[in-house]
Amino acid sequence: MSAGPLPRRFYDRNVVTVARDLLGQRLVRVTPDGRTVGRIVEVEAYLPRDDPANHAYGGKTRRNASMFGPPGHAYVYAIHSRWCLNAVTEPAGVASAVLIRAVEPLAGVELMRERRSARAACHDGTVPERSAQGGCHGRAGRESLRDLARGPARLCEAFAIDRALDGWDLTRGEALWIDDAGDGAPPPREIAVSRRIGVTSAHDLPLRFYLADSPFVSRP
DNA sequence: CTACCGATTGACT
DNA sequence: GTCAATCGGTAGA
Repeated sequence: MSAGPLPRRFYDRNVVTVARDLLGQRLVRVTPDGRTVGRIVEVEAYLPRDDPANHAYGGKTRRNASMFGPPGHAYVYAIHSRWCLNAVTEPAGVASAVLIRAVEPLAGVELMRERRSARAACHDGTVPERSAQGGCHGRAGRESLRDLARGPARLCEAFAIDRALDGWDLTRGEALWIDDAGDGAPPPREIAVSRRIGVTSAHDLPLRFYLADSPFVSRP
């Protein structure tokens, strides 16, 4: 059951609080191709101050501008030719965000599979046979349910999220938003905490949160 | 314009 | 655990 898009006031709170509360909520994406839904099982918090791993640490730039805007908007950035989705938190001007790292596919699974396998077509339209050694990791067979959205960039591929959605208002309930799962939020004892993955600074901070017994997290 | 870096992923030891 | 592919963002000449 869904109680509708999470409201602005949900995001307008401490980033760590929002991160924990996002676990169990439903990420929804609607395009002309159809609708995909996933249960959020893994997130990371990026603090507005004293956090060198935060893209906004060095100040506002063109890339991180969304993080300096009002809460409840998307911050989508590129890394290694892939996209990652954040939800902006705390009041406008306070640059903090929650990285959505993994979701459990709930609806639109075949659409997710199509989008994931489409990477075989490569960015320039090269046919899969020719791109096999060209750096485009084509996926020929059916990808397992567990792998479809396990990881921030995999998730964005399965949900057709890219730069066009940077700055998108997640509270409107159109195209891309996060539904309040109502009773879907797990009790705190099911939430595990760890260091953030992949960051090269501030790697000791316990800012990664995930559902301890979910097989859909990027790693335990 | 060039040079460098990385909140990733997939393959491999 | 290690390693590199690959390209947008960023800083600097």
